[in-house]
Amino acid sequence: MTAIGKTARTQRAVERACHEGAKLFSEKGYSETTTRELAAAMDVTNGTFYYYFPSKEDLLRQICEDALAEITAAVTKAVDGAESGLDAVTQMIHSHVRTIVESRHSHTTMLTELRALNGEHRVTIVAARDRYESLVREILASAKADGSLKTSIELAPLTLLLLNLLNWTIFWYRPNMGLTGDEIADRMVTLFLNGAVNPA
Amino acid sequence: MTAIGKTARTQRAVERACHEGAKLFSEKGYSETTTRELAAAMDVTNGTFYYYFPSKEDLLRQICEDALAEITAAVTKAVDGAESGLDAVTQMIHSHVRTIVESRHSHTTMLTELRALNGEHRVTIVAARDRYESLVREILASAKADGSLKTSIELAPLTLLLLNLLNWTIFWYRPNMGLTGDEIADRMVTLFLNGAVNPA
DNA sequence: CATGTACGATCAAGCGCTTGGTTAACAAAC
DNA sequence: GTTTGTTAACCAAGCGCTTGATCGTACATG
Repeated sequence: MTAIGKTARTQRAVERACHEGAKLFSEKGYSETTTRELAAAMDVTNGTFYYYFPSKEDLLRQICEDALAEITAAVTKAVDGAESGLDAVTQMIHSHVRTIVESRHSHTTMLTELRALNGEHRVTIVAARDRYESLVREILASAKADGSLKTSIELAPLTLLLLNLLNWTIFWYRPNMGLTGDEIADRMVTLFLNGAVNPA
Repeated sequence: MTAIGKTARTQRAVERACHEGAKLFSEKGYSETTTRELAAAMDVTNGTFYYYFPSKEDLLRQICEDALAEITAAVTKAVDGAESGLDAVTQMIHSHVRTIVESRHSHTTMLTELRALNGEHRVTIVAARDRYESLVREILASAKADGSLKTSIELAPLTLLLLNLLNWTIFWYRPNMGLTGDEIADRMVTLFLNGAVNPA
């Protein structure tokens, strides 16, 4: 239990902590970020941070949990209305990329700072992440099953390679680089489905 | 100045520091690794580490520098004997993946802990990394120029997507997972060149 | 309407501990 | 006997987290 979710004010403070925390953690790293910096970004002193969170690590857990819930919900909804296996794959790629670039701080934190979590915290998040990756794998399995995708690349490596293609984006994407998440996703879909070789 | 590269013994100690440092940094993170842990892995005390390195950050710089020199040399050599643009792309993918999985600790460190470097150190490494990415871009540019690769994906995004596909591997590859670097690279080549769609 | 009070929220200060880095003295090695 | 290598002990700074006191506001009481 993350303490004291009573008043609306408290809820706003917790949200603010998650927002500023994700920003700092993704830019500087979890352990390079001090609770005093974090508190300063929230316009309070560091004692106040501990009024809302039992520990710095608990804030990290909260950020990771929220990020995984967000992307799981987004992709689940996106493939829900898909008309074919190939359509589902396309929708998944768009939904995944749109989510991680629009909430890039929290997703960068979740993807790169997970190892700072210990014990129960870590187990919980790793389990949620495994569940999300299973979702991706099942979408690819369906597309293979209906004959859309070739069988020459086995399911497990294919899933890993797709996640490679999608996730490394967090390291170079910037909001003002002149390419939206959907424009990036378009190119990923073309590449993932048809490859880069000139068909002519 | 990295001190005293005089004797063979000194050189061995420096190599040991790089080896153990890359292992610890890639597994626990740079700032979660203490100089005492590092020294213990070298079977000395932390004072001795400072006999060989002026600072902890300097060890990180050394590891990153070596990793970039290694992969740049490997890929340069691999594409040197290529007979076509397509062949060069294939050789590059194999060479890149083989290098990062065989020296995964140092390459993971270089790819994920770079932000811990400050000032001059950082500038130097970022420049070397940019040079390597230019090399990859030029290999793709040649393959586009000779008509091997389609033009519908622009050069810059295509380069980024290829690096996505290659680099995220560091997060899941383990030596005993039953898939060698070359086997992974084979699947990447298939996917990158021809895509995952069933041609039938 | 004024006033007492209870409570959520905040702060300044600081505690105990760890960190990167230093140093004086000493041991091997050539 | 000087150079090269190693150590134990140490330091200043910074860390996560705690604490006792205080502020501000909502509201019951007189």
